Amino acid sequence: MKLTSKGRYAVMALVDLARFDNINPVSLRDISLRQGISLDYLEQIFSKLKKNEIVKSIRGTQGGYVLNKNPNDIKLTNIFNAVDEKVKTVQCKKESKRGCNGKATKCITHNLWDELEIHINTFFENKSLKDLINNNKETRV
Amino acid sequence: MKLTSKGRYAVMALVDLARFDNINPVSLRDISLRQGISLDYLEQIFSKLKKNEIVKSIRGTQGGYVLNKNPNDIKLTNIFNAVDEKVKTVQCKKESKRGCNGKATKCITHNLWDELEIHINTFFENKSLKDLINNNKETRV
DNA sequence: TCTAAACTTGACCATTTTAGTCAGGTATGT
DNA sequence: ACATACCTGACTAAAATGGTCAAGTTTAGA
Repeated sequence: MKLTSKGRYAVMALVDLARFDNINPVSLRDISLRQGISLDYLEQIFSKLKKNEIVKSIRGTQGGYVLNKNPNDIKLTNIFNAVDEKVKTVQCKKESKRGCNGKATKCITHNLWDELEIHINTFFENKSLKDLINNNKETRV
Repeated sequence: MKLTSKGRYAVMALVDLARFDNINPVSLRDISLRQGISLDYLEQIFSKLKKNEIVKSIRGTQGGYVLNKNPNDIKLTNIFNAVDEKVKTVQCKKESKRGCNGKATKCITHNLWDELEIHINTFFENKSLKDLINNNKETRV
């Protein structure tokens, strides 16, 4: 299971983007400065977000990125999937030598990981970018 | 956030242990054979489980490990904590240069990770070793 | 038209984590 | 005494992480 800085950065950047989106495209440079994330790293992340149609890019001067969907339709699942943060806990099935199938006992914990995965994914599927923006406005005072 | 094989192995081994526990101590060798986990690696894991008073050890011939608590009182949280699988997602606060405090925006996603952490921990706190054993018996046919 | 801002791509890399192995022990039941 | 099983710590190969670096292409605006 992976849930690391890359996913966190992606979310931070997208929330930032959503804030300033309405008027002009937002440049990665601005996001980099505001969020304290390396520009080069942001480029890698946004390249993936673009491939997954979460953002659109506008090239040239005054260019930048724009959300490609309504913030309400961008779920955390989409974001994490885009940047390869897989919420996959079960390492059974894949190889017949290890885990589930290799031994007679038949992976005791298989059901557990399935359940956990569903649990976490549900959380992510129910949280959209819009929720985060609202949440943040409330607590900013 | 970490949730890897070590934690999975720990759970597998403990469920295995709980099954045969009633009669004699269970040797790591047996668990190793049944679950297909390296003996040396199991020893590392059980060393931690012992420090955290989840299992007891009995040395010498016919020795092995025994659960130190009722399976109902061993929660997954306890197991994961014991083997250093920390379900910690927030990397803010720690350094003033990065994340939360470094930038003016004040880490936009802070609340999210807090919430997620609670969500996952709740899942783990409500699942005991006993649940797993029962669950497994049911599905074994 | 020239240029600078901004996206685009891909290679590279240091560090850390993971998932172990190896080599010695020490304790104890038979 | 000796085999079994726990105990301890050092070591390590491979992968993941969190980036950096270099060399572009595109396009708005002066």
